[in-house]
Amino acid sequence: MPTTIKDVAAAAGVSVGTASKALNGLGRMREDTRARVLAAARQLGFRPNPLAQGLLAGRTFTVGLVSSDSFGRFSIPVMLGAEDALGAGQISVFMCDTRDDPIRERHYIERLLARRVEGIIVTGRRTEPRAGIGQNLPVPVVYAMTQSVDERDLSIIPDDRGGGEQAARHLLATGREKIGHITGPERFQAARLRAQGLRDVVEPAGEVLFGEWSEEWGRQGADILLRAVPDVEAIFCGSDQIARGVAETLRERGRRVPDDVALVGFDNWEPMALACRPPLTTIDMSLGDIGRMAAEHLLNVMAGQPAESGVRTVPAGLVIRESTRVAQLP
Amino acid sequence: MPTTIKDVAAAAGVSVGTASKALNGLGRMREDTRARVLAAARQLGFRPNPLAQGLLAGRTFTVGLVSSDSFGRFSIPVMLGAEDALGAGQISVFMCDTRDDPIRERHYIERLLARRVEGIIVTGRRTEPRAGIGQNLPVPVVYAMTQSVDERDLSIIPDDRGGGEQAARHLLATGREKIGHITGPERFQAARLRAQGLRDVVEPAGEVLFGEWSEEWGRQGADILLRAVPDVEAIFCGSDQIARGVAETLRERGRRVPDDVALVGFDNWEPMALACRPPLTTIDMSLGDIGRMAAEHLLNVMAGQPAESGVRTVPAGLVIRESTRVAQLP
DNA sequence: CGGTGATGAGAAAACCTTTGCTCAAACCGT
DNA sequence: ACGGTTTGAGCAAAGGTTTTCTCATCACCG
Repeated sequence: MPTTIKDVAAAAGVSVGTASKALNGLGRMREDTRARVLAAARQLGFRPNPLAQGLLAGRTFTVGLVSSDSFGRFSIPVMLGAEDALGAGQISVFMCDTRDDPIRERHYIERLLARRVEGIIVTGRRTEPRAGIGQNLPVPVVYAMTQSVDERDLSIIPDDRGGGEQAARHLLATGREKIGHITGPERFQAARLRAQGLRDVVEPAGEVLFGEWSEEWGRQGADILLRAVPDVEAIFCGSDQIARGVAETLRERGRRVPDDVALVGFDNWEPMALACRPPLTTIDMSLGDIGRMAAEHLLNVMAGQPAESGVRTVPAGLVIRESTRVAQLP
Repeated sequence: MPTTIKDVAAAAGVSVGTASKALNGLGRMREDTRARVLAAARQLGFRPNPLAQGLLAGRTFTVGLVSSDSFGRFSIPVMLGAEDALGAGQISVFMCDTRDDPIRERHYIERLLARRVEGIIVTGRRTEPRAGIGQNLPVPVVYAMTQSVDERDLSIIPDDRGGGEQAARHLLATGREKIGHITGPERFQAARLRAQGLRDVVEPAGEVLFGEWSEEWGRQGADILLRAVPDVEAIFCGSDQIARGVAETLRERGRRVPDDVALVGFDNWEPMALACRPPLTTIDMSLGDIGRMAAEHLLNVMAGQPAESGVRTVPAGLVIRESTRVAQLP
């Protein structure tokens, strides 16, 4: 059995109340009494029981993290950012994965509430709006890298539109003006917003090609685009995977990257972006920042500030690699 | 404030003790009394406070999961498997990421112990042996997808050698006998064991090529191997990334996969294996099973069984795709 | 009618920690 | 020397739940 404060008090020859005060630096007592208690605690390896502390304080210093993404490629960095911010505040994180199943989700939420978590972060695979986990929950909730359809909730998502803009600006700045766009399914808000960001800056060359989030589609899409716009100077892709497919087709068709056609991806998924030939310039969604921001909001509400609501976007970053190198002068 | 059992008791007009018994189906009482309590509990949305329950029972129903991998590609599936097994037992999981920093790790272990977790799972990026987190901890510890150098600890890792064997057998069974091997750095136990598994079944064609865990190395390695063994019939790769690089070089050199050269990868990392041209036959390390097994061991020890020690391997699986299709008859 | 047993429900202790209150002793000033 | 103040430390309650023990009531039997 772990040592309790009672053991410490007995070893130091004081009452438990005094021991508690000594350990917490409270109350007034002689220095040697305090020292005696501290020494006893150290020697016995005393650790206060957080259950008892939590019971008394009505707090648990825990939050729940619910992922509908099996903690995949997108929610992991979010989770790490959140854990970062929370861990610094001595808050521990309960992890749940819903496997995208509403029943499981409900179940986990119940479990978290039963455990008296002080807040819940919901993360997802993509930023698509989803049904919220409910209003009137006894704790604050924040959606990170996913978006609640209920606008009373707070959702923190990447700035897809701004990311599209940045990609376009970078391509313009490096001297490319005929810019094609190959991206994921149009039903995804992220795909639409990225395309919109591009359009905000420059009229795309040819149709915007909506398809799948896959390399295979990147290969196909590149062929379609090359046929429609043979003199295309750059291609902005909706994901790094698509970009890789595009890069392959370009190489096979004898177009050099970046000399003939420049390429920008999206996600900064390093195993993809770095293995691409050439390494891929891409947009980084700052997922860690999203997680951190979600956690900070939770901490603020837990500290008594009013809950916010609506949708917040986190600026994306541009990661420059070979695929947009400025063409060599002849 | 959440409703307590006291509220329920008051609403039902009984004492808290009676209410507790009614809710837990214990003690003897009139049916209508029990019904009255249950109704009151339901109506008030009563949830027992797990802190109070845990305090009394001396249990917390939590375990800690410590990753030195930033919860990357390998430790995530392990984690999901573990959560699966634990969640079924009403155990919740505290998540910590050490960023591979021993100081942080120490810190997190302390925190978990202070929270009175009932067990700890340590996961890692690769199965390389690492220093344990310490003996004489007050709770059972199990290493999953990583290996403690201390053989008093229990480590659960994939069967790299068996995976190598399976790859080799599959290639032999599909009619390939000249089998080359391109893999990661020799300093990795995983790389050595996979090569050993291959050798257990068939003498490799040419040198075993140790290099990096990257596509780039796969491309280079393939060129080296083709020069050394021009009539190679199959290549077993130490990772799916390497295999992808190999596939690219083969295509560029005019060797068809699988007709001229068959290809087997390792990891079953789906974004890689599926995007490969052609889709990659590969070895799946059953990471989920590793996590599940680790969790089950923890549950057993928590239930009073003696702790085991040593290294356990979990059988790998063969996932068959296009890259090893049997060559068409002429 | 007195005694016995069964039945139903309450009282209280226990888990561990924190904290406000009380109390005794020592010390100060007049 | 005495009243008042400061200092040091203990007591006890609180937090929510479970569990053991006790007690009261009632029916039944002799």
